[in-house]
Amino acid sequence: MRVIMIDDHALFRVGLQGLLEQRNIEVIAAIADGDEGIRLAQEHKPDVILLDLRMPDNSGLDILSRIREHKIDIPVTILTTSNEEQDLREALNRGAQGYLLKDMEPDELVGALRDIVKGKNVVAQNMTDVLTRMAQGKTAENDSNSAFADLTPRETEILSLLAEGQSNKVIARNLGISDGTVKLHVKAILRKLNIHSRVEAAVIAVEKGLRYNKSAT
Amino acid sequence: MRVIMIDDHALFRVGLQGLLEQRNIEVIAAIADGDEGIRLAQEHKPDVILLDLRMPDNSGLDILSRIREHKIDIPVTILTTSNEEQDLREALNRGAQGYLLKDMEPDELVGALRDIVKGKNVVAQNMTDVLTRMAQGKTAENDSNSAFADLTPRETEILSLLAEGQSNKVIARNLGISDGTVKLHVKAILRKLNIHSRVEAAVIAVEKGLRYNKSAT
DNA sequence: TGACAACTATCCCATATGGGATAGGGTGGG
DNA sequence: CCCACCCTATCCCATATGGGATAGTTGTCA
Repeated sequence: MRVIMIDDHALFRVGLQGLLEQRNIEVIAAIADGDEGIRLAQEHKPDVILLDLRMPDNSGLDILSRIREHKIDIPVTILTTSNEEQDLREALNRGAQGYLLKDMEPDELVGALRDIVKGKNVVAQNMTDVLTRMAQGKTAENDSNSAFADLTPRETEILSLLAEGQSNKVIARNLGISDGTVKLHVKAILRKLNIHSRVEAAVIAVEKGLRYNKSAT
Repeated sequence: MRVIMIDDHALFRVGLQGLLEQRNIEVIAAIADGDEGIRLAQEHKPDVILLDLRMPDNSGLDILSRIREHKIDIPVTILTTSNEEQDLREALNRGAQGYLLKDMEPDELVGALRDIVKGKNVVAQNMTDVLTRMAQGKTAENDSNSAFADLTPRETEILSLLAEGQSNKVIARNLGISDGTVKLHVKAILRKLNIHSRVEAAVIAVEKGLRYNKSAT
């Protein structure tokens, strides 16, 4: 494996370089200048680029953006001390494959680098808390019940069946009531959620994590 | 630290229990029955609940949902062998604080549990690849979404609009085509997904993380 | 060039859905 | 006791949806 390291701390560069080379990783360059790093990356095509975030003139994030602008198809991993959510978010948005912390164990770091070279995304264990919240923010608000607060128990039950794709008639059969009654409940649901179709109701139910309680007895 | 373990593999339960107890973690219960586990959790208020995903009668996900329905405010961590993206996604959506893999080192596991008890979310290092993609909101285009594999680009586009709750007529207007054509596409979608209503299509789209690419092909 | 897939559009028809209105029975609180 | 709320049920009606069929145009690939 061949890497380029961009970091403004000379001491850190030397230390890490030795550490990587002990583990049979070739360090093509270990420098502080981001633009020079980009040039070297284009020239030497390393397997991965290690990038510090906090640097005096150029932020690591800017360098990351420029790497991507140059359409350099080499994985980049951030290697920093920052455990700020915003940094992680920005790094991933700008196309980093890895976000590693400088207090990792050397062998962990090397393992992470190997995974990244294999095409995986790797984020430091200490950041999974933040990452998890990010993932939940993008996919589903799990706090749920607020949106359904006004729904009666029966309406909630019918909404969950509706969200399985069941028609009014099927819901009626499952609950042992007339389909006309189900229709009425559905209309109440639409009114309370301020929407106009069962599809929207189903999507909201799924996104909010409403789950079918098949306590049908 | 006091934990309850719900797992259908007796051998695994015993092994893990011994392992945890060696490390000063009290295992209040180590059982296969999810409902009994919920009851014990209500009674003994452990610091964390360990939950297997793949179990014969009750899926671990169902148990997780029921724990949340009971408003039991105890962190739950999934402890499984599954590295499936869908499992991780569902677990987080249903409110799991942790997603750990059974091949973790014991000390890693214990460390993760301590973090979870402290209120952090922890996801196994091996899953950060998937988690990263989730955080970036990808999930759909990247892994070529098996379920949508046979949909044409136009059909995929229409499905994403459908999943926003739009009617055929609105979709038609948005795409600048006739509503009859939209109907035809929707029918093709239903046929290919082997379902019979647009509600099911919308739910599948949302659950699979299909996001509207308004990049217009 | 010819085959093929995709996108477009149209027709018919049965059923489902959404909106509106009304009303009896049950339950719980003031 | 009466009121409010929930669950049940029914009626009407306009529109949307799902299923089936046919067909012209375009672009691509063999």
